[in-house]
Amino acid sequence: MEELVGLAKRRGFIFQSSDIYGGLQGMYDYGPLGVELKNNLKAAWWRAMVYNRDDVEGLDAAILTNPLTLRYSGHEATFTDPLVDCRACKSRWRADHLESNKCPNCGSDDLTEPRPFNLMFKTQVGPVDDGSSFAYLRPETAQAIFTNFKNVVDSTSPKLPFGIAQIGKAFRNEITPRNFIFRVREFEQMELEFFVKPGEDEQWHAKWVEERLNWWSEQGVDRNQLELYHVPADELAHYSKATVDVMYRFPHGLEELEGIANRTDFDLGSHTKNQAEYQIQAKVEPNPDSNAKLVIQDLASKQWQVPYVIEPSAGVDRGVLAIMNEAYRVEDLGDGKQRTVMAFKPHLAPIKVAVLPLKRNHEGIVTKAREIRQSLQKLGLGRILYEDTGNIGKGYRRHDEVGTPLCVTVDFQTIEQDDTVTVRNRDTMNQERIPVSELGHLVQAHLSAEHNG
RNA sequence: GCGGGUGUAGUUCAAUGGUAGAACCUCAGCUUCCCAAGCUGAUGACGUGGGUUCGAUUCCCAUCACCCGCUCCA
Repeated sequence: MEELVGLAKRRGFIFQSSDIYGGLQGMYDYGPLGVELKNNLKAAWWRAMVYNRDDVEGLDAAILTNPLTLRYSGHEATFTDPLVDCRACKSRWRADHLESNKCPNCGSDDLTEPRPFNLMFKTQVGPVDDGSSFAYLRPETAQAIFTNFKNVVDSTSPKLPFGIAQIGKAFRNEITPRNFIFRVREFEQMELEFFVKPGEDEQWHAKWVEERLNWWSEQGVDRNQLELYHVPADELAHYSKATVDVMYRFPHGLEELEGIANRTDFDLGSHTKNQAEYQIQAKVEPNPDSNAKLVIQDLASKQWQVPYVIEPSAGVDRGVLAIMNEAYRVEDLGDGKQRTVMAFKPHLAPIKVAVLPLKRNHEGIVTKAREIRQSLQKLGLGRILYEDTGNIGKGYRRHDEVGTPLCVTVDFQTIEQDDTVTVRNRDTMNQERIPVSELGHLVQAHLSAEHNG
């Protein structure tokens, strides 16, 4: 982990947030390469979830959330005050109200550890901070999908099963942010809420677990480093009937990368009006505040029903960490030499191609190299970089370390003889001499064909 | 939040109660330069605040951040 953190900082992937003022616990910033990697990962998810399917729509909702949303979602109840349970008399107390380690009711000192409190960030809405109007920063992106359910249904007329996908920031006041970008207080989620007919939920749940495992493999995460964890009943979140976690062997241990939950009809059932009119299975609080029916009509039976929902919910930052960890390797090249390589799948690589002039101070070579960079950039494949640091070998090593799949070198032969360049492959270290006229095709093929998740 | 540990250039190390050295990295220049080459030169650090002291990077206190354990989840 330390090597990864060092490389992330040195090469501009990830920095401590507010670094020059001593940092801010649980916050990290993505640097020039990190933002490319993260954007590429999110784009890959969006392609898989939205573009490559015809049953999912996208959404990008506000982060600040009406407290009612988080009351009916159950978050206000489970994400606030510190709670301590007395094992002796089963009473429950606010930890900050206890004056000693003893239960005020029975005097026993057999108390549980305090449970998390104030996990939700709060801020005032409007310029006057008199407490009259506040909002939460969403603790998960999911809720806005539920509160937009009717909007999306009315505007796109989907039939079950269908999904709504969203990528965005979420915020939790974690007690202990830890392990680099693994557990942080401001993080990004990629969530799909997939709505299905009641009764079909379990098979869809199993199907999504499989889909998500495959997707992570396509991003370059070794299947052997992934494990499924079926969350036991007594550990399930308040909304879940069943949850399967995709666990990844992070540097600090086997931990959750993504959770795939069967949220039943809890969420739509909690947020819908006229709850009594529907056969809601989950235990929901009465909701006199909602002004929308979050239901869909079954075409066969003409019945209006609250769909069940399967939720694959992945952590973007955790994904970045997993992918960096998977890609990281130090290779021994013999004679005591070694190189560090980030073997990203090309579609995730922050820089797609580096163009290097063999001599940085030769006008003809430099001009040609810049021209080639520009023409490759226009292919729209991602970031193409002109690189003239040090000598050619240094350039290669540097780009190995940031995972650039291809380096193109312009030399005297290019400008004086046959207009060919050397293309050097990150993984094989092989070099191939090809005409500049064929460069675009070759680059395009290498970056898309077998690799594009 | 509790308990334990750590904090000197980007990195790895060093030294010191009297205003910090090196290597690698980085940057600039030279070299017809294809896998971290060579030569010349340059930038760059005592986490922050307070106390003790003539003087603090060094001693003390606080704070911030990071690491390990409890805990937690995307």
